[in-house]
Amino acid sequence: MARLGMPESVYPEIRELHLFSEVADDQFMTLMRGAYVQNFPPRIELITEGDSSDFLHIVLSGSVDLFSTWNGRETSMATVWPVSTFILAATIKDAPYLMSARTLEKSRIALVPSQDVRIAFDADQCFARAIVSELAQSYRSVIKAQKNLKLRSSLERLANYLLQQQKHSDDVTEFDLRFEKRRLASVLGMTPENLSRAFKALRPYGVSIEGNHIEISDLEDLKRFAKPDPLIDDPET
Amino acid sequence: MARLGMPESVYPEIRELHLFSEVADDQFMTLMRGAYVQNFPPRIELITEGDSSDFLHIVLSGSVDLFSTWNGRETSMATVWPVSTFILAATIKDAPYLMSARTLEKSRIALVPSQDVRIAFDADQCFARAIVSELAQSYRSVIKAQKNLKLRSSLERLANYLLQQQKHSDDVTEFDLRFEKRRLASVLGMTPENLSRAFKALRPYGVSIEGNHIEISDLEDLKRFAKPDPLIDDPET
DNA sequence: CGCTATGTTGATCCATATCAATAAGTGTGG
DNA sequence: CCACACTTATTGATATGGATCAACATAGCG
Repeated sequence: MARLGMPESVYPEIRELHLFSEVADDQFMTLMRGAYVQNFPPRIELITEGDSSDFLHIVLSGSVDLFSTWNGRETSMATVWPVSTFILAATIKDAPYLMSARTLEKSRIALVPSQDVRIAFDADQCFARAIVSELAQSYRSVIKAQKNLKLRSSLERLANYLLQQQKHSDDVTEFDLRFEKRRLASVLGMTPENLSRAFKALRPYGVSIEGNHIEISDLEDLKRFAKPDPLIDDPET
Repeated sequence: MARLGMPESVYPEIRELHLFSEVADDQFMTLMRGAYVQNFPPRIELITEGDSSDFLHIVLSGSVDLFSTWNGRETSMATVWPVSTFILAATIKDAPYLMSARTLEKSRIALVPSQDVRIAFDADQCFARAIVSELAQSYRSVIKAQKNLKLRSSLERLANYLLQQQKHSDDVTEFDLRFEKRRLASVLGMTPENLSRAFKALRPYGVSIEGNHIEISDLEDLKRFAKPDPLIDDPET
């Protein structure tokens, strides 16, 4: 968990994020100079819900699980892949985190002091615009997630999840699950046991699974069952 | 459904919204001149999910139900009370609405062309800052709603809803439900039948209901069951 | 006053959670 | 490199939260 200043080598990848791509050079440098990079082993809790938001986090490599707890229960809310930021809203509002975060694997995380972000936001119109765009995007993502939860059964959620993953893969018919089933179950709002059975229940629609390798023999058949909807499933819209 | 230009009499109430309070005078006047006000009867569908976002909506009086549908099912996502805006994220991103909206009662709605909002956003830093704050707030609200859905049973959601409502009322022990049970059920993610039974199930914790009038005899007892959490239930945090 | 939508209650069904046992990985230290 | 421990995945049995269906009561409204 070595703590380093921000090496210049990571500037370009951060610069490529929509959030920073249009920021004025001097603002960007100021932000980067105040920031630093840390390497974390797997399963390290980076932040805890309720804590005050001291840093905007940027995942440079690895992956991060955002989760929440209540009354002894826990649920996965989202997964953050490189290169993207998380807990922007808390940073902006200077409010406590609503979610906890832990590394899923060995990960490199950039930490930008929240105060610097708020200062840059006031100073740079382009940055402000980028933040608005990012927040609006995030908001819409959560609304879609909520529609998914309230309007669909767990089997329907799984079917649509598989269709969505398939879209991102090169191959039309097969791909690998991006994370362990235990977490997938939590993300989809079900128990691991129920997920296991849900995979079997999708067999009549041409879904077969072995380990974390998925094969979809008849995409149209699965679609007829899943009824994917861009207003729930498409990340872009 | 009379269609009028924006009467100057409503400027002050709109001006008081966080979203507009800091906007420069000339920007504000430009926004208002392009806007207009409509009076709607109850149960009129104002916007439909999937449509393009031509106007930012502001509820001046009455109330509006935001809901979504999929595969013949429908669910209430949120309720908008005066004076506040809705579908800001779609307006900003110039993306299709993710939710539909209908009036619950006779309502006055101000409509500000989305393009004007986007122009004002670019021209006025204060407005941009206000939009960011509003979006961050909205984002956090939906995250809380999602935690509520994924971490709690329907009975627990109802109990916490009642505690939240009680906070807003003057009286410690009794208050009226703010909308019909049918919708409350949908908001809480359950059926009307289940809600009916849930109210009864809360009787052992001192909750009694008659019509839409609620009495809570022992707040502490109910709290012990509901386990309210500021990171789920408080609108402010 | 009667119509229509809402709310309640009961009976039943279904989806999903829980509990338990086993199997299969996965990583660790000897 | 293997044995052990520990976590994850699967499967079966069962329990339960919540939905559905149906009947009836009730309340608002034209």
